[in-house]
Amino acid sequence: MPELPEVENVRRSLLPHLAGRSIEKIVVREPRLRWPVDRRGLKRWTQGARVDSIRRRAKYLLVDLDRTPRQSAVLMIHLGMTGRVGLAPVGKPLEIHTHVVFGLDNGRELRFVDPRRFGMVEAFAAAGELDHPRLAHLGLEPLEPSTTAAALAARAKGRTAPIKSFLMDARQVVGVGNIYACEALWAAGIHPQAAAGRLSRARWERLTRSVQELLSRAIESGGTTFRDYQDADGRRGEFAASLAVYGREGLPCPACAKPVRRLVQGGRSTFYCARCQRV
DNA sequence: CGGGCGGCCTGGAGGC
DNA sequence: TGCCTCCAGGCCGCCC
Repeated sequence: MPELPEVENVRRSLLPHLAGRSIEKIVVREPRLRWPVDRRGLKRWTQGARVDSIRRRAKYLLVDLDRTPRQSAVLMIHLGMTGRVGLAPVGKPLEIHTHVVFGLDNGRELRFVDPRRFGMVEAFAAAGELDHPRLAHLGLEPLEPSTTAAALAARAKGRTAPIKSFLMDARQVVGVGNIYACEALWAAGIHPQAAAGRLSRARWERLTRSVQELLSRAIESGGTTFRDYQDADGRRGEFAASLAVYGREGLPCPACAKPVRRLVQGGRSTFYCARCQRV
């Protein structure tokens, strides 16, 4: 569900609630998430720790925990498709599908809610981050200045897979999910089935710019909310109103008015304009 | 090895 | 009203 702009908005909204707070208590109500929650590990690395900062890598939230004088740690959270985090005073009734609760030192608690349980919650020693199996293989951050058209083209060299699959492949470039992959390709005028390894230099330039502008605008709009997504303050994103093709099968392309088409790639719906987007 | 697909889950929408 | 099918923003791991 949440792609880079949504996770970034969760990060920003969560930070003021957690910065400087200590985690006092951990309750795992449902350990059966995308990966089973390791209760002991979670408790070991987070209990008594103080939150220093929150980073985002791909679609993962990385909460930096200071455990001075002990080894510092990282609390990693992934929202999957339907995951949410929220803050509430201790004692406020728990929402259904609340799987993990972190009690803080200010009478409030951080709650992880995820109906479909595709998300994950895990903690580990900060020193182990680079080798973490979920993080080690991740590709380029699209909004990093070093992520240029040339860098992406180099990774796509020789690939016959469709460009849409390439954009959604986290080993190549992270944070781009189904919505923003469709939208970026539309903005760049590239057909989703075009072979990733056969795009011209000019098209890589346009696509890279489209991805970066799109993600930046989506972040500024608070992300895209269809149903579940909200930030840590319960705010929904407004970017759905700006989508050109995603979820708009049969509706007119905003650029040329030809009906938006849908196809299936890798089991996921792809929305595109057959006139504006060429192989 | 790259590429494609099934599966993990719940719940909402729509058809009958 | 209920029951059924399809679909959903992610990602891993299996298969060829």
